[in-house]
Amino acid sequence: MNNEMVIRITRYYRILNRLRSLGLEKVFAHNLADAAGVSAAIVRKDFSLLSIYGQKRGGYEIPELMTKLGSILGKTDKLEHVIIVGCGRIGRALMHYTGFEQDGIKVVAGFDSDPSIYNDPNHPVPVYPTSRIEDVVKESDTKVAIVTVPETATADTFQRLLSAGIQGVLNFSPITLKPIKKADGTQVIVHNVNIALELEQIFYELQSPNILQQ
Amino acid sequence: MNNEMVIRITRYYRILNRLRSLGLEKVFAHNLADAAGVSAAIVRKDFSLLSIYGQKRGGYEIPELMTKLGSILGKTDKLEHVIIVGCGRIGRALMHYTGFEQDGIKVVAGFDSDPSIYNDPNHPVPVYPTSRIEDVVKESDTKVAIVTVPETATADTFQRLLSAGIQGVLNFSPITLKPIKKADGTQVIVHNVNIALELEQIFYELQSPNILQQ
DNA sequence: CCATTAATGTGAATAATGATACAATAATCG
DNA sequence: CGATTATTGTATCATTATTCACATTAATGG
Repeated sequence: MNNEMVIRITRYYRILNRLRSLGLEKVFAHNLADAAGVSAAIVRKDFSLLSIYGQKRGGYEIPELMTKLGSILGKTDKLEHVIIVGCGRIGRALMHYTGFEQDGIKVVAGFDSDPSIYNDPNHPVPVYPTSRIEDVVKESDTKVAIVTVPETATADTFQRLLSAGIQGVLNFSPITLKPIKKADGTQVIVHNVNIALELEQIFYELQSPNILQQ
Repeated sequence: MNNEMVIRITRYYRILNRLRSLGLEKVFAHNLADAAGVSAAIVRKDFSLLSIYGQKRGGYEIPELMTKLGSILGKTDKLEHVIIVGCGRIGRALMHYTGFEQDGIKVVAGFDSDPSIYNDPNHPVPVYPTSRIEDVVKESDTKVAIVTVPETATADTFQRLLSAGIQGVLNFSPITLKPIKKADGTQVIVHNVNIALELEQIFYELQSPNILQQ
């Protein structure tokens, strides 16, 4: 299963979750396609490749589909743990974000190098000095970190996270981090989210003549 | 020039900007490749397709390269305007973000439906009630909006932005917005950034056996 | 000034992706 | 119960993106 497909499957899963909570029991490929912003053919193809079959002319049963997709995505009942490194405005906004829970994600702690931030008791999750990353990560069994530190601190932060045993990073800094193969042969997963870059792309697409969007 | 390539070119441009500010004058394809997280072959291919040529064994001259890439990306001296719709924690964090300016982006206003937010004078940019989107957009000549409203308000907000004449949207809500062809034939550009989805993907990749990342 | 090295530039091969078309099947309706 | 319609499932095709391989050029060093 390739990367694009993981994104689509995750999207399908979230959409199904919402449809189910509206009381729906069945769904057609083209419904999912519309909601996920892809073609119906690709939805059917995805399911076909995953050996998921619906009923001819009857679509797919939502609960069954969710079970299968969930098992492919490795969904469990327990919440996945993440830490947030860098408790500036963006980091703190994410700490307060209540939407993670419905997607099975829990922010277990924040970290910052500034004492006025980690000594401030008014955070929705515990905030520690960055020196404590390693022990909190181990204690809380956390594998994934969100990085919201300033650009200049990004490289150091990444190194620190690697030595603390973090295996996945969602990086919001404008420095592009790269997946690194660790000494033990495992690869660290890195996703970079660059907001200014997204905006620049949008401006480019607006200004450019050929629109081949989605 | 396709989508992926726009992303890469924009990345190259930002990296060059940083290298230049460190005093560098030349750059090799593999340097750019490393910093952008791609292969050197693709950097050379990109430049080749854009008719950008370096010196054999000498690499590329940074100022010249930036001029060319800048003109391809439509970079100008004046700042590109964006508005932020939804001034919750994430919206406000973006309003305070100082990194946009160095990428030629300026947040001209925020909007919220909650009077206690738009009546609060302590924002780094003016914040108005959502009813004023249309006139502020027109007055300030803004084409792009960042959407940071709650999930339930997303669809309405999108409609309102379209009627206000917005042409590009960066959507942070978990509802996937789709590019819509408007009555006048132009297409609205939409980019969706879904933080929970990114995390879910990371968890999937960690759990899945085959690592084919980047 | 020749041999070696380090880079660029690009055609061809390969791989990945998505679209198309249509057969297969089930439901519906007269 | 036959005709029609709606939908799935997939084989094939077309396109795009990426890597590979290597010719080309320039610099370096003995």
